[in-house]
Amino acid sequence: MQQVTRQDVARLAGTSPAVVSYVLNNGPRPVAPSTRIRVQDAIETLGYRPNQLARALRSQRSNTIGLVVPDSSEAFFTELVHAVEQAAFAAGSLVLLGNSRFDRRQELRYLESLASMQVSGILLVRSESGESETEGRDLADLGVPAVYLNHRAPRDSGATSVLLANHRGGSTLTEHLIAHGHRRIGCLTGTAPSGPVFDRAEGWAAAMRAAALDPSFVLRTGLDRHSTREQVKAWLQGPEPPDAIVATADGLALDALSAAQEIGLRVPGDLAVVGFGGTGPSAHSWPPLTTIGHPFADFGRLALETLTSVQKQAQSVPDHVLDVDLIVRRSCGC
Amino acid sequence: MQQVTRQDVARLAGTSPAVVSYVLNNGPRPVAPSTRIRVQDAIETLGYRPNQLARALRSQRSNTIGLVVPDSSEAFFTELVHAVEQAAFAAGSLVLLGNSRFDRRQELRYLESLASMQVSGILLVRSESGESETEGRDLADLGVPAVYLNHRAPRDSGATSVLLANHRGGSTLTEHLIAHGHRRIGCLTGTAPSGPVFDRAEGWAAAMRAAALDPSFVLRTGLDRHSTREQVKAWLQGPEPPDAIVATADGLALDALSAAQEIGLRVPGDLAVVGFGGTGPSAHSWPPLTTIGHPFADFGRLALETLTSVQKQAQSVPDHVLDVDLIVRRSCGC
DNA sequence: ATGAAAGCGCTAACAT
DNA sequence: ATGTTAGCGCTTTCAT
Repeated sequence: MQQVTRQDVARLAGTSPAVVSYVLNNGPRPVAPSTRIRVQDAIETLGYRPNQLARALRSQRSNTIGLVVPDSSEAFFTELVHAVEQAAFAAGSLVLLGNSRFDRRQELRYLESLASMQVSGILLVRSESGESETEGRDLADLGVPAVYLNHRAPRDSGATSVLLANHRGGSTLTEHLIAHGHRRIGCLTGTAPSGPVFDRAEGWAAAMRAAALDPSFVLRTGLDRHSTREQVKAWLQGPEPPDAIVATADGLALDALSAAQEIGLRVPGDLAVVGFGGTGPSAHSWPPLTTIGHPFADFGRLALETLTSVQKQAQSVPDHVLDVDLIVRRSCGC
Repeated sequence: MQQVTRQDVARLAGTSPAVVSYVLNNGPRPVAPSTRIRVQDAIETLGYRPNQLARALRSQRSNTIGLVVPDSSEAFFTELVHAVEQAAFAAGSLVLLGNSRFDRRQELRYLESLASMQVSGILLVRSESGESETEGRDLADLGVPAVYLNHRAPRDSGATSVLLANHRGGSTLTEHLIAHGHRRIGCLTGTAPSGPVFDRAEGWAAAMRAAALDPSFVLRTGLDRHSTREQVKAWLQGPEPPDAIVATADGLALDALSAAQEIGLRVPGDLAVVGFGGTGPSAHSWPPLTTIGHPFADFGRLALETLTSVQKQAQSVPDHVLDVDLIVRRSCGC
């Protein structure tokens, strides 16, 4: 099954290969209407489809961007990926997705693969673990414009990032619970020493301090869901149980919710629980989760715009921080 | 920021560009050990990364396969995508993912994009809706080896598919509930007139008939989660409520679960609920869901192997059906 | 064992 | 308005 080339089209249309290009690209030079029609007919009858590899090789632009995330099956990343895809599609670009599986080596492998596929830019959501090691240099080495997503760019890298207002979100949630009359507001979080989840916890702590409440009332859990639930149960049945929980991610909140229900606690009656993320599952729990929603569509658009600026300008592009908003549902007691 | 080319490496290593290729590809011709080392050093110091576009253009193989699914954020597809990625990665291939969003036009657009990017093969999970329209021809037209996943290939297409034993799974679930003593076993399903979900419902019906139970005790719901729950509630509170529900997908089962709980029913005490899929969320509901698990890893591997056979052999490759297994948890009453 | 050279299918500058 | 031609960076067949 031979590939149909531009030559074949030209032959059938009785013209030169160049003209076929001009028709396909609407330029860079004009084509007589009659010729254009002959060419279009030839394309149609032959079922000609331009070889994008050749096109990209020649023109040095692939109209393809790379997106690397830790795990696109986690709700947050799922939505993020979708948003980027939509924005890219609208801009006529294709997205190549890579899952780093929270593994630095895998991440690097993908970055190199993408770079060698000549993507025109890379969007990277770094995994949160292994923060301060072989930082920054990686993206710069690639020789491809890149933007960090959901994570501050490494200090010395000069790279740009697009972020969400995590700190502000953490405070907002906490203030909402305080307004509900809660005082023993615990923070349920992972163990990351920095990054978005850390910022959320910081936001909680800031709001606690501002209300003269205890900013060290924290439960740090592992990554495994089963042990998380056991830890939460122990906390709730311990000597000083919280009367409200701010979880730094929806998944964590959902785990806390079911853990509480397993030991007979009513939510929000006995315990208020709020999450962070606003992705699908949070709306379908019982009770539905009060949480912080992310403007994913804006995020995707902004990520692409920022990448475009980075591509054009040699000098550094400023970071962007997108605002987040409180989604009030039932689990807070509203 | 100039791209480092094979020329540059050759110059630095004091050899010809061809030799650089021989080193990179371990062939097709031998290279003297000393030369090889000089070349590798040059590659290292220059940070040379072969241009995959040029390589693919020249060698007519891209080592890249396309995967099109309706929505990679749905748990089932998420796992499927992951499995394919793993299998592809193991085989040294890259996966280009496209989400058709259950839209036939979008699906076609992706298929054409992928074909024109010269992928070496395409794996397609068709959306279930709009079954019998412009069938089959699409994949054949592309001139790219392709395999249908999770869906029988259109009758006249001669294309190969890799499937799961959906019918068998539906029966297995139903037989399990019958063994629990249930008789009023309802089937909760979508509206698809064929495809995997339809096969599951058929499996349920077959098991019902085999036990001389009513094989028309079905609730068909829309796609929207809210209305699904309302319909389920109405069913459970109606004149002839089921005492067990076989849902044709985990998501549906989860909705039924929370709908039942909202109206005060205890699961599995008052009502047994079983799902189909065995993806993450089904394990983390309360009670955890008894369901049909899919051998995703095998599925991914088999999909890739099948694609490879299709690539080599001109004649038709037979379909594959993978077995599924019952995952017994709590929601059935076990 | 290695160098030179011919393309892969395309774009875009050079021609007319 | 259109034809001719020189590459993009690579693989691979000719040469030697």
